[in-house]
Amino acid sequence: MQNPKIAKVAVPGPFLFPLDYLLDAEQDLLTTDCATEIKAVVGGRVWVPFRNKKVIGMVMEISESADYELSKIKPIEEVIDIEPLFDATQLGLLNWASQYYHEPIGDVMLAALPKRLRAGENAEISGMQYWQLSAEGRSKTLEDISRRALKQRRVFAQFLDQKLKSESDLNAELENWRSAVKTFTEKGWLETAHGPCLRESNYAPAPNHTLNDAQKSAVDAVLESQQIQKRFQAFLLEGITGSGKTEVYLGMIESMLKQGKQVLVLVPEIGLTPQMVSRFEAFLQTRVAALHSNLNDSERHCAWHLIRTGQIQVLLGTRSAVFTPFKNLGLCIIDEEHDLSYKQQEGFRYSARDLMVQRAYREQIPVVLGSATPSLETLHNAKTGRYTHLHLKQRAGVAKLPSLKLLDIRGEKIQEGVSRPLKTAMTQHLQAGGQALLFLNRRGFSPVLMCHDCGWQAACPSCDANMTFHMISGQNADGTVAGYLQCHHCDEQMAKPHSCPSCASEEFVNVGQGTERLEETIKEWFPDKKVLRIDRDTTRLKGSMAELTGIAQRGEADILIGTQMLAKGHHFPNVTLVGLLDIDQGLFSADFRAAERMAQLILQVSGRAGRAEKAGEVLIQTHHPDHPLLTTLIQQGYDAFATKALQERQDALLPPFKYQILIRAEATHPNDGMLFLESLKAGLQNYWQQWQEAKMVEADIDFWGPVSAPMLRRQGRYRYQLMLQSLNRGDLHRLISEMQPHIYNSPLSRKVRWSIDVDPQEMY
DNA sequence: CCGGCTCTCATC
DNA sequence: ATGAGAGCCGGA
Repeated sequence: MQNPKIAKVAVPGPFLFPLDYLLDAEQDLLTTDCATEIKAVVGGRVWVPFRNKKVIGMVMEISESADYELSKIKPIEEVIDIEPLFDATQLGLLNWASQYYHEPIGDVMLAALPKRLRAGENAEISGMQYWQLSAEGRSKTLEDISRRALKQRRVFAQFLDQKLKSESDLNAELENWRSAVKTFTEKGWLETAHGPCLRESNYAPAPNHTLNDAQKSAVDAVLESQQIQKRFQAFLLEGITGSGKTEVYLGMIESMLKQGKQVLVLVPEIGLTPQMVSRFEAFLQTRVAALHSNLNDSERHCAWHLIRTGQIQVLLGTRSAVFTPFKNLGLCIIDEEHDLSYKQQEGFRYSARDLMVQRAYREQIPVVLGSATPSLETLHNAKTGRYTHLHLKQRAGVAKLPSLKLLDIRGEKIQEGVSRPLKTAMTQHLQAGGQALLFLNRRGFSPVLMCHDCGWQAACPSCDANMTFHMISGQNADGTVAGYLQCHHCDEQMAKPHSCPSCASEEFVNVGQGTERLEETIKEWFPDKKVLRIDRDTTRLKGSMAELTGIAQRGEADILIGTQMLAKGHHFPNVTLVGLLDIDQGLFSADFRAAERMAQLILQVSGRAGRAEKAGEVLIQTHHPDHPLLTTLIQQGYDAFATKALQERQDALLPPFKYQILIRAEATHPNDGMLFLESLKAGLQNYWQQWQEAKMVEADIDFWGPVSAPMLRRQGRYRYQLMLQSLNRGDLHRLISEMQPHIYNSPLSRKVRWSIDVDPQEMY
């Protein structure tokens, strides 16, 4: 008998390599008369027996030789895909990701598939569920609905165009539409219908656009590389806010479409994808597929399928879209490449940005990384010539750049976080008819609730952190603020204690400012102005973010107060003053990336101002007006700041000049994580020692720690970390690869939750 | 003396 | 991961 064929199948579980399964040659012989023998294909899914149950797996390879005892190898149970879902290049990327991030191959495979395909559903999808007007519904008008049923009227109005509506269509236009849709369905005005994935769609009219010279030469640079050389090249497109990066993307995409190629565009997770899709569709006059968190499973499946089969040419998606298989991919674009949401922070901790560059390299196509404030890693790649650096230095159209100024608040009597000069500036700008935006990256009323008599502070029972005091609006029982306590690290909530648990005093003070308190203060100061607070608490409901930013953009609010979420993406053309209240944490943090983040945030928030013809003013309150990084940023701009910050990184031998891998461990027992990491460190060092002796080389790997995480206890778990750092990425990976199987076998590893974080971005 | 419960271990 | 099997205490 000839050698049986072995399928190498990636299955979920702690396996760094695929497992062996028989391709079932026997059955092949028995059923030769059956012309349509179903064979597993490389890149397709199969059901395989695993222990005593059936699990899903991905065939990574078909081989003549087994890596496992032949008698123990079981046959594949059922073939799901007759055609591959992933081609060799894409499988290569998944394999690379598994090895680079030290993540089990089966888990990488699962992360690369939409949920429904993970569950074994057919890759082909004929369509999805929609709602539409029934015959009866078509005879109705808005007048047939009670004047008082506002929500019902608004929902019904959406259907008057007679078109099919999917869940995300309705999500994009309405909030809390489900109950109204249910009512209409029960009444028989609406009916559910099964419609195709690809619907005809009418786009907004194409904008009458012309690219300016800078934009045009950026487009040309990328297109030339693609047309002439047809190979991989990475570009950093650095363009200040308002310089028209999106037009540059669209210019490139337009040309790719003419060549019949597809384009993958990654965007951060900020809920702006639907708006961006409409903008892309209007410009390109073609359908654009989207993959983001607001879609349900069948909508995702549809988008995935349309891209894979080449029915749609452009995909706009968040992090996980980087894995989508394309029929004919020609260009990759990453917008806001410095954004942290590209790094998955749990489980399979990949960077979609880095994977995208790797993907483009493997596909031999260009990749464009766009940002107004590029990450130091990317800038370093540009400075060393690995990436081609393209600049957009001017705001497109008539928009002017805002002026940035530092406000020295040392010794300044600060009323509720806002200095006198800032208050004066607010008054002036409001009088001149502009809007003011105050940025404070701390939600809630106050970050600390303290006993006035003994100094006791309300702490979270499960974390090493204070509970944030949140106000209950409108209630003011006895002059004190009514509210509750909430931990921002584990979301645990509790009532404000009636009296101090330590000294029984009933008097508490709120220490520090959050956005709620700031809102109170500002309302008192400017009683005739409309104040709008935009943070996670005021935008909890679906659609409310769009509603609030709409109010702000239409000029129906005078003063905007916001956290981080206000800093990204939204344009407020009438905002002429931006005040940043508290950015000093960024200057002296234990995290070496804090200054970089602070600079990116300052410029992002500044970018909200003066986008129309009005020039904006940006005032930054600080206790450290002489801090070299801060003054460089303000006086000379981001590039000068970045050069300086990169120099500091080089002097301190930190990324991007050294490579890091962080091993985390956490457990409910206070010391288990520490013990685990200590024994792991001993093993790693021992192995490293032997390796150096055997190879007669001196290689450098630094071991930092193990130390407790910046916040030792979080959600009741004690957390520790061990940092490995090296000038040589290969050495670092080799060391981890060799040790990883031992970690799985270590008895301590079962008591702790551990993870390997390659190129860690955040310490927390 | 048996069931239950932690600990251990392999999974192709 | 995760569920099955091995090794150790209470019920009457």
